[in-house]
Amino acid sequence: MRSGGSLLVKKMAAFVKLSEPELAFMAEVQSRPIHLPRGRELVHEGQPGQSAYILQSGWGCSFKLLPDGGRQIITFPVPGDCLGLRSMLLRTSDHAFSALTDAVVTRIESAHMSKMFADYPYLGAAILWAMSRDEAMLVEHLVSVGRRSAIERTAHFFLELYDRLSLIGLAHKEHFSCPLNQYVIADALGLSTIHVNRVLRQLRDKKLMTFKAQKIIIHDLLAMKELAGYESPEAGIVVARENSNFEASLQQLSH
Amino acid sequence: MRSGGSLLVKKMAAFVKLSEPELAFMAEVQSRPIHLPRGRELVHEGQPGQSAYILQSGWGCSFKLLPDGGRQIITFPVPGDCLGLRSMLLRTSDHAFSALTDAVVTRIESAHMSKMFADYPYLGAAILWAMSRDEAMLVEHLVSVGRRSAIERTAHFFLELYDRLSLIGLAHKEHFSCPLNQYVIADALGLSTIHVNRVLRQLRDKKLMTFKAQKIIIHDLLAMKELAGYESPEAGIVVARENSNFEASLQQLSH
DNA sequence: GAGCTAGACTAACCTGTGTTAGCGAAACAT
DNA sequence: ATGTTTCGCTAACACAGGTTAGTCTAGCTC
Repeated sequence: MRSGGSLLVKKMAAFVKLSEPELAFMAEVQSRPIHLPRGRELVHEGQPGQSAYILQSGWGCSFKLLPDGGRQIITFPVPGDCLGLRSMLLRTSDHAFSALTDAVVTRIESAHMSKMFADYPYLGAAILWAMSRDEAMLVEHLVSVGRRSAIERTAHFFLELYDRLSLIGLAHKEHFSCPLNQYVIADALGLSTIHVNRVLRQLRDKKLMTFKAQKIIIHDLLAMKELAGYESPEAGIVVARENSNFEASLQQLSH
Repeated sequence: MRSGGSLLVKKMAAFVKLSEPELAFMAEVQSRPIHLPRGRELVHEGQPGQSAYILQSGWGCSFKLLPDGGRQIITFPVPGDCLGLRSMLLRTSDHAFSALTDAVVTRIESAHMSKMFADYPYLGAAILWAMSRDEAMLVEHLVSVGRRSAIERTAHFFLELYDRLSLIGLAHKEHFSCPLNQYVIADALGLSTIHVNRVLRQLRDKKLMTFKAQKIIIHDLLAMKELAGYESPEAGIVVARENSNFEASLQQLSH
């Protein structure tokens, strides 16, 4: 396994490269690895007094349950993603988190978190940036569910997943492994399982992508993006430590 | 009009009371009031180099447009809400903001924002808390659109609005004014205008609520909550400066 | 006061997606 | 090896919500 937090750091590197003391602090505040078997719920909805976690390996899902037994999956965290930042701030989890495969997480206590914001503002900004990025994904998810047809939504979902996995080196040449079944995809996209199946067949028939035996193959990336109205998140983001007021001032502060 | 940021501060007060220097800083970093006529777009999708804003009066909506001309409204900011925190962090706006009524905002430059996180960590935490609260609402919105029927979704939407307006003293006794039309409600809920109209009639027929002449009257709050599966956000949130590690340590740091 | 526009409202029809009810294959347990 | 479970897959039917095509009223403009 990779060393503690390296995937998160890799992700943050798209925002800015972290310094040695910052990296050391990140390594220091993380707990021993916590192993979660497939299906284990790490956090329950309504549970108070939350910490934040970093997902080191495996896949999970965060979701909310409805009184009628329905479930809406909010996001599928993959290695290098932060879990429960929001719950930590609100001091109560507004959603549940469950491991979809065997998984490993490290915990960060909220006390460490506040120290981080005070002593390593640059690192704090990187965390804020990660939060904002997650929120932007959440917004895209809302747009999908609210305004895109089932097939557009599904295509969009897999394109996003592809980009996220590429970022951490878990996708290669329009090809990645994906431990989701059609039930959880349905709960994420606001569709029925049956309709997810129909849509996946349509995507196969159109020679756009194939999902078989836990493997995704995207046959026609361009046509998929066209169909989904998908834009890569990187497109709009300017990465430059020097160019931004926010970072520039944080950099001054950290000396 | 109320003094700069007082509504935001009022909202934050649900999280914790701010000290004098913190309040002074908040007042100091805000720009002169910026007046926006109804319909004006303050921020465009994809626009780089964003600041954050505080909405002082009036209503707005933040939304994303789709290639096919569709629109998904993300949220309707009301007085005291922060705008564009995420866009500031990402340095590009992933959504547009438009004034639905004549409105007034104040701007906060990103440089001030970073100073705030460094010098007034407690204030920074309050902003983080506000961000988290908004994100939790976004999640509820996703649940609505993904898993609730049109009538449940609509009921949920107005209950949430009722709670948000109550918090800033803009709702009285199950009664509030609401400058939205059925078109924008449809774009927020992922429905067609026609169906919003049908659903509003159903809610009226069931004697649950009435929306007429820019006024909402909730006739049966309990039945509405029952129908929508609505829980007030305050329910889960424990407000205590002393009880939390996060705040306790931040408090130490600010001396 | 005649036109114009925005917005609420309705009816009739259509369709995308949900529901019910299965089958079959692979993986796992005993 | 024989149930049992899980998961992918399909067909037939039902319905929630979308689409098209209006009407009506209250303001606004000139």
